Amino acid sequence: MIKRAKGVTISQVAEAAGVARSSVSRAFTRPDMLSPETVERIMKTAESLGYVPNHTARALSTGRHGNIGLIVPDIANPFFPPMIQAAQLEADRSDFCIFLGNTEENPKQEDKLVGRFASQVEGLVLASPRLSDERIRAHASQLPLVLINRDLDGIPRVLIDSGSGVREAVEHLVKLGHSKIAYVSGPSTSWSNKQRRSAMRSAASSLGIAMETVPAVLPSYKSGRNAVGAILATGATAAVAFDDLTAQGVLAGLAEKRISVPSDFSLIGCDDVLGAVTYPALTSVSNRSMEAGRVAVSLLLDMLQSRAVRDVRYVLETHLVIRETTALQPKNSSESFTARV
Amino acid sequence: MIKRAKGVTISQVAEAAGVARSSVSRAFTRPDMLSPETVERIMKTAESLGYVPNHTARALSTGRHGNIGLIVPDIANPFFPPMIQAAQLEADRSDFCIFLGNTEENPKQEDKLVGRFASQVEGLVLASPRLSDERIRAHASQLPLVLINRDLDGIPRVLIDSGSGVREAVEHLVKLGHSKIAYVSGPSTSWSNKQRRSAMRSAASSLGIAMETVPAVLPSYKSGRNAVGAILATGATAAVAFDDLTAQGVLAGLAEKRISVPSDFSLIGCDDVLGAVTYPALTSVSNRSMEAGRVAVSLLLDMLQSRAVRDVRYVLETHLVIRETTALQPKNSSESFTARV
DNA sequence: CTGTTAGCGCATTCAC
DNA sequence: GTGAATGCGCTAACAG
Repeated sequence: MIKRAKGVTISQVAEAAGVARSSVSRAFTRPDMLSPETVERIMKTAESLGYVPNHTARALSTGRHGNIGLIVPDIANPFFPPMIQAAQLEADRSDFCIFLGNTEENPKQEDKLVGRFASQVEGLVLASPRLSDERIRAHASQLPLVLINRDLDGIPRVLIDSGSGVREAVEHLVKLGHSKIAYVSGPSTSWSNKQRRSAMRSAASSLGIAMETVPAVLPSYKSGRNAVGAILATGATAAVAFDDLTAQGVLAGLAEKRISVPSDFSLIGCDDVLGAVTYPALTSVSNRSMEAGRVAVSLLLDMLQSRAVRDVRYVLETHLVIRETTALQPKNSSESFTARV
Repeated sequence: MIKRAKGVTISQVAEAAGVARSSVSRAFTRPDMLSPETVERIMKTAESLGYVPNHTARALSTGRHGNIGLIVPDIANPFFPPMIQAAQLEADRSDFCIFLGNTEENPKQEDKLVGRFASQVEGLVLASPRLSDERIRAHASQLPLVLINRDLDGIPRVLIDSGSGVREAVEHLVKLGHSKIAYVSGPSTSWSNKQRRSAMRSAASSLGIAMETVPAVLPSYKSGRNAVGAILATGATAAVAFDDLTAQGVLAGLAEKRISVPSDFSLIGCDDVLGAVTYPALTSVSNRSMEAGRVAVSLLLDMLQSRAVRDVRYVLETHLVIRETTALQPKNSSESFTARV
């Protein structure tokens, strides 16, 4: 049983220093309003008493607690940690603390977290939210909100334009001779997913090749692995997956079916979070998650300062990073796949 | 410029429902003290007004704000996200929110974060702290603290015993015929590092083989890659790295020097966070980071409830996961390495 | 420059 | 069961 010192209050310091409580308060928040001597005297007695301003009380009276919330769908997805880290760093620069929320890809959980955070943060960053537009707007009307990878008019947002990278991916595949490609999709409520799918569709059609979509439900290794049968059934000779995790699953599923990558089948991921650690090293579309995290927090802090929302739409471009999972299309190989499946 | 509804207060609900403020308060905290009808009436008007209890105000008056802090050295290190996720989940079960802090492996930053969190959390979990024993004890005397991977008497701690797994690793290498092995170490302030190093030392000596330590400073890909020269210089034919990230760097460094794994050199990681995604798939010591996160939070919540600290020391065992980076030692190969270096 | 006063929103004694 | 009053620790007018 350890004795724990109950916090020293502003009143005790005031009495000990022989000044009014407000002076103590000022000494800490607006020293310029006091004479240097009193400030010093107060600070000295404060220190000797071990006084530490109570954050909660201050928050109650000012309405500002110096906290912001960051909500992500899946912290275990390697796409997010760098973003969280960058957000953290940016918040720290302005002495803000970060509440982290993990929704497990579940909109209900997300809604609940937003509600719980609402009364203790000054603003919120929603990364890749799975919430409906309506819910997001509802929350945005309650407190300052910045979105990452969700494009809603009137709500500040930073968007990672994977479209540009996906287009490069399709061009790359076409150059390699592929004429039918598949897109292994992600969560239906994901803005990034829609963006990637439509970028693929338009790139494919403008380049005159066929493209089909195969669902993978969740962005995960397992989903990717499960999708392999459906991918091959389309007769495609190459695929772009919603993200690297899914791609990694597809890679494993293909290996399991003795289809070698890239000689028999070409595969491209998105987000480039696996680096060169898969085998073969995964060709992928770069991500800008760190910048996204940093910019989102910076935008939010701006809003908090100016008490106004400008309709910011910050777009980050991406590019294809070519590694070893893409190669020339083998002639007439698709039939043999379907035979084997 | 969006109009933002200033939070609905308890008074407004009270007025609208025609009751006293205290009744509204009770309806939310002790419904059993009110007649079921009044509770229902209050709840209904509260909902219609969109009333949400103000966390901050409640905290000020009760002294409990339902937040706990979690501080980790590097969120981008894949060892931590699963731990954070588990901690989050456990906290959520008791309606606690989590403040996340990232120290960038920097003790100063860690100290600063603890200070900043202190006044707004009920307790803290310090994961793999890089702080000195003294600083940790100082903080522990200020607020409830639970440690992960740091063994300090009197402070509740959950320890992942990688020693058991490392011993298995050494035995495995000995069985494969290796007679000289290297340990690629991690941060000097890391308890896990000390534990792993001493486990290696004792296992090596009891099995009668030679062992040398090579420093890698930080647990990272780069550190591992830079350490390769020193590793080979020891003449070892196998190495155990502080963690998988470091091991992955070593793997790359070896490939660069045209030393093939596992035929020329055997390598084992720790924490098993890379799964089978490296090539060759990394043999590694399992981690129990999820359990650690869950248990740590659970312990902390217990402390908060009982207002007492028991001297808990919760140990989680680990095991070797054999994959493809370990093989029989090639005879007389160490000389050729040093020649090539 | 500094002291006085009045809340911030809620929980919690007390009475009734 | 329910209402009225008091205080949590601090900041922010308003005086002087």
